Amino acid sequence: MAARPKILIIEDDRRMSDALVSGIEAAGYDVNAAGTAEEGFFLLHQCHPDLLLLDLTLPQRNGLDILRQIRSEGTDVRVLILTSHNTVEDRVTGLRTGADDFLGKPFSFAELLARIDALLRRILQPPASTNLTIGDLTLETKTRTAARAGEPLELTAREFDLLLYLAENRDRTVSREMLAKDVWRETSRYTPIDNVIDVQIARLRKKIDDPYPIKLLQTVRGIGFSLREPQP
Amino acid sequence: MAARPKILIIEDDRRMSDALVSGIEAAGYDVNAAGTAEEGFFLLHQCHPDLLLLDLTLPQRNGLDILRQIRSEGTDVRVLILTSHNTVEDRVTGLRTGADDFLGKPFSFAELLARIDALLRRILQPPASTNLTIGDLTLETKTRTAARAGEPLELTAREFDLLLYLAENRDRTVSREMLAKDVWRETSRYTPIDNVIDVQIARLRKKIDDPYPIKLLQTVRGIGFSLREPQP
DNA sequence: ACAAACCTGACAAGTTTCTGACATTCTCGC
DNA sequence: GCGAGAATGTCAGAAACTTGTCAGGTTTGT
Repeated sequence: MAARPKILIIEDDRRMSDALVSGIEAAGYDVNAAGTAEEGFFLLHQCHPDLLLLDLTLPQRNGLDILRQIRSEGTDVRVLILTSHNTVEDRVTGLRTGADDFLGKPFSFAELLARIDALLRRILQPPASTNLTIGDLTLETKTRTAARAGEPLELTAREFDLLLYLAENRDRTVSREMLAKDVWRETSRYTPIDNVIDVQIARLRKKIDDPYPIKLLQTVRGIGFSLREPQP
Repeated sequence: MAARPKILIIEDDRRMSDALVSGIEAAGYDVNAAGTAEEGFFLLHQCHPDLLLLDLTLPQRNGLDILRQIRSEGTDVRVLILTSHNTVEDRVTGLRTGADDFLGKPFSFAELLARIDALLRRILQPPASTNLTIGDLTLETKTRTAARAGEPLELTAREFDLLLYLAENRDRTVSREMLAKDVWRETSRYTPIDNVIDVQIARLRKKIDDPYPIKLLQTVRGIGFSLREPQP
């Protein structure tokens, strides 16, 4: 699916259809148009488009019927409904019938394109692994693993949570209050005596910074801590 | 992802947040809520929700910034923006920044639910995967058989279900709660005393890992278990 | 130099996980 | 339905590990 995504338009108004085709083609898609439900089904099965732009107000057949049939066939093409019937009930019905999005006429062409792009984004780009990077330190939140310079780090649950929070706020300074509230989940905690946070920071440091020359976890005296790449 | 889809809400207005949580929970989703951007990020990476409901008008940080950071990290969670700024420009900007859908306040709750369902529809559907492979371990869902290094494994029904679930979530860490809910199908279960899961994991391990030098089923202390190829 | 802020090693308490033994439930063929 | 054998669940104790606490020591800014 690395090629240009294909879009099929089912719309009976010729003038509207032509405008859509040329506008969407200009945006870099491969566009086909059908003026009737029958032609639409034919093209749907012939071209296997990634997205279907469906006008609900076709003369012969109700657009929702078409949608129902598409879904009952198990075709999982994305469907964006275009229609002048645009009440909350219309939208809910359309979405419940199996549409992925719904745009009422008249619409802004920019918004239509934005919605098309949003629907096709996941097809265009392969899902990247979600991770955070600070210098040569990498976090994989999905597997809850961390590595520095390629070396996997053995972190406990608390240590990973702490590092994650710092990484999300990289280059910012996070206070003890923030850590107490968001990582330790304690509101009543954080009496000045309580230095759990410092101890845990020290333990984290021992694992992620001590064995390496460049220190990423810095303390901001009087404020808190900050995870950042030091500037030379 | 046979489990209930998880939804995270980032919304600072407590009243609105509570209403959303209970309403969406009633619709059968697993809901979490955050009141600040920091908390939101933390939960996002900790729980890996399938959908994020994002209020753009947070006090400290602009919601679009959050969205940008999420996307630049490569996190591919679906995002539905909720906001009272609802012009065409707002919608286009939101969608272009990486949102999947956009709903202006005030909204109809029925429409919100319909849009949530539409966004998550593809996740709910069975993955339809027939064979899974992790290292030299192979599973065939059709025949419910498993083999390691070509050697067929004699697994009981429970053991196969457990292994299948772990395989479907390969490289991810699955918690005991997830296993209790999705493999054992018990909601009331999982009292800390109850260690059926541990015992069953031990039995599975005895069959799939003990006879082989490379261990695939790893325990992530404090979190759960993970089926993955270990890195050298 | 002083006080406040911060770091660190040691320890204890608490928690989590593993394991073997046993109890119960289920699944067959008969 | 009955009983053997397998599958699954329960339990208790041990082992391993994590986390919080505390008592000093060190650093830092004024």
